[in-house]
Amino acid sequence: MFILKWLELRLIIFNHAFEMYVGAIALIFTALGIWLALKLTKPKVQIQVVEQIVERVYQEENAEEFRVNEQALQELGLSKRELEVLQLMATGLSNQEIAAKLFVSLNTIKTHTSKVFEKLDAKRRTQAIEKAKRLHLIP
Amino acid sequence: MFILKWLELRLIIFNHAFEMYVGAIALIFTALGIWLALKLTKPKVQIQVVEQIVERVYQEENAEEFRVNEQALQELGLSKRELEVLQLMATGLSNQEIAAKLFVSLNTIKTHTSKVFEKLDAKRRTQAIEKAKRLHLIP
DNA sequence: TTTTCACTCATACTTTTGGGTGATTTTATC
DNA sequence: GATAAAATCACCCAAAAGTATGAGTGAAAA
Repeated sequence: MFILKWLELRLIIFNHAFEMYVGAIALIFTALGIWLALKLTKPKVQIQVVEQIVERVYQEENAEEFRVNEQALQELGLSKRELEVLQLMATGLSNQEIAAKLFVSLNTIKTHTSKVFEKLDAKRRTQAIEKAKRLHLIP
Repeated sequence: MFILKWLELRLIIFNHAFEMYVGAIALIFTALGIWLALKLTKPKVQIQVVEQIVERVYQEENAEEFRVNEQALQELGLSKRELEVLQLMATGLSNQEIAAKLFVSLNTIKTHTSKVFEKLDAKRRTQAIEKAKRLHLIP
């Protein structure tokens, strides 16, 4: 049966030799057309701007020098001493440790912190630190 | 002469009818191939990357999405909940407020904070926050 | 000269934070 | 199903933080 079918196919090809020829031509030239199109078209150049953030390693953050926001400082009316206490507070020191560092009494530091909280509208030191960082009063 | 030439051309066409036919087929299918190729292939795009260094102003710092330092997190053995408490702590919330926010008791938050301090080797919340920022555990 | 203000300090009191300990329940993992 | 880690909660105690109030001093501004 397979052979018979094969012979039948051969017969069809033979009887339709012209159509087969034209078909082959059509196929070949379609392929040629496709090839031509792919080869000869210019690639469309598309400029794509890629914002590339400069690689920043953790440690480099500190390399970037810090400038206090003088304006915010003025507006809040924070004194030099108060800012100093605020900065030390942000480093994680206790009131006692700050007092020792600045050679003043614990009560003095408490007064300063109280004023800082008042001016920054904060209830706690952690909140004060957070707000101060936002306002770029401390690094 | 023009008419004679024209008659001559007609004769050529007539005598070579088969070749003309095949040529026409070839032309048509070449065009088809070209059309197919152009229509069905993605436009070739040549991407030209233009590096643009992004200037960073104060406010933009927050725009830069923050990635936690997973490695440090692992090394310290901070749990998910502990990190969560740490983050809220850094926003300036009190233990009571954190407890309310997470729908747990104050005592639970205290245990979490204690563990955080232990793992971060901190004595106070302010110190813990400072260290966590350094290690890029919190923004 | 007076006034203002930053800085200092103190006392008394309340609230929050943090340490220590122990226990139960969930959740994930083998 | 056993085990371990995480999460939950409680109680007690001490330390630190924060509030309120008052007051003294010195320097600069009005």
